[in-house]
Amino acid sequence: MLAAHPRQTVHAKRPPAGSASFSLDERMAYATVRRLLAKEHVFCEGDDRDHVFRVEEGVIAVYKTLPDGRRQIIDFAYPGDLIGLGVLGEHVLSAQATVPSKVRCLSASALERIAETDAGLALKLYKSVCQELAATRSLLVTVGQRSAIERVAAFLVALHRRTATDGSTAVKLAMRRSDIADLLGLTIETVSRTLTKLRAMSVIDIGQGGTRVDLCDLPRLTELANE
Amino acid sequence: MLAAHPRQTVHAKRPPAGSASFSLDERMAYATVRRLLAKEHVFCEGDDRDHVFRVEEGVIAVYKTLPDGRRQIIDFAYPGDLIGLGVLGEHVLSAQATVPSKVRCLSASALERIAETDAGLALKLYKSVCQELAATRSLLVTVGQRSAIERVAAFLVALHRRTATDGSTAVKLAMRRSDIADLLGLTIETVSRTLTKLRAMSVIDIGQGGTRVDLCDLPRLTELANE
DNA sequence: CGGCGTTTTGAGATATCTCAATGGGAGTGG
DNA sequence: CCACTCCCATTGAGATATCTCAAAACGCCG
Repeated sequence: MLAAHPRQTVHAKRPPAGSASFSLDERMAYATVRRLLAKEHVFCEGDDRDHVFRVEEGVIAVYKTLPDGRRQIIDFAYPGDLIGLGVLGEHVLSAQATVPSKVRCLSASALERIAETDAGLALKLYKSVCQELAATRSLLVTVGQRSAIERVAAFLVALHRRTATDGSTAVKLAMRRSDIADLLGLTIETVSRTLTKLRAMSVIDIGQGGTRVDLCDLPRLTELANE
Repeated sequence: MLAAHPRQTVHAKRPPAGSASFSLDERMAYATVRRLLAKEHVFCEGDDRDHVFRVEEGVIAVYKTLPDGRRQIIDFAYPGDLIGLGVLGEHVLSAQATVPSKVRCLSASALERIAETDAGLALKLYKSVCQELAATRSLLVTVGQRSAIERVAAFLVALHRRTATDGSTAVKLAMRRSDIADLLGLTIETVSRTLTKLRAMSVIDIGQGGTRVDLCDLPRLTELANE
């Protein structure tokens, strides 16, 4: 399960010496950026956890695989999201770009070292993990309790909340059906059938080769999601 | 969904003035203890989040309900676990004792105030939330990808890891079948059937009116759980 | 234009759910 | 001390949502 990591990195300006007093955001400006092709891994289960990443462009699927190959996507990380936080030792999850993406690499050890003395940064990391926890819980409820149509509706609504630009009702599905299936605990076929069912109900409209979805009837879709 | 909270509290020694410099553990010693009957709530969705609780005795089920009553248990909290962390504003989850229990009540605002200046405490809270995140992810994988028998096996193995005293292979199910069902995204009947199936396979043995399970063949059970 | 990866659609198989009845244990009151 | 009740767990039989396997359609890139 260990993938090669061709590191097409781009080095930005080096941070000045004594940078330990810089804030997280300030440090970001000096971090290394890494470009990823679709399906390329940011890290794999078992890798040493030496970096934390911030998504700059694209979408990163964070997932866990069972020994027999089944896979559960834990989260899709969008620009601005941090991944690789909240783990000690080696990675227990893998992270893979679903479309060409860019991530900013931050040294985990440096981050930790600073957090030990900088309560502000520690609190920032804390809140970031809390947000992640809330999102994971929400997904757990979806996967554990909802029907296929409710799961897909909930996914679309959540995606809209996270990525909607101003008042647009459209969302871009920047991942394959198999990724959505592995997030929702369904099969590809069920996801596909459910999307066409929603279209038949005139709740959504599908365009651009299935990658763009217009949530025509967002209120009804939200209702279908059961909250 | 707002339950009455008969607060049968026991006040311990008051903390000395200027307690802001005390550690989390030291503060615990001065906190209020609350006794709970089986099914009594620690807090409900929508309640103000003014306390964080540490379980002292018993088991607390942390859960979320959908509008139509379906319920997903997020976690069973055992003695030593903190609940109510990582939330801002009001509670989005409910917490209920599955058996008679005791919790220690800690002021959330005091904790936050201290964490702002005390990096050590902030880091402690951070690690606690990280642990919770890891547990929730693991449950998500179970619920999203595993079959009924795998889910029940995984639940028993996890319970054993968490509560096993020395080399004992027995675990106590300190909750009803409906609680296990709502944790695993199954029905009561499926949980029951699966347990009897595991017994028929001689992987477990059930005693004491179904509340005590002996994991006779722990290796095989672990294998059945798929990791 | 051909080939490849992906999505959609179909039809049959099945794991789990639903509904319903039975059984067991703990507590209560006669 | 027994009978009664209540709650929970178990078991059964039939219903169904989702999965599996298979084929066809689509879109993209060389």
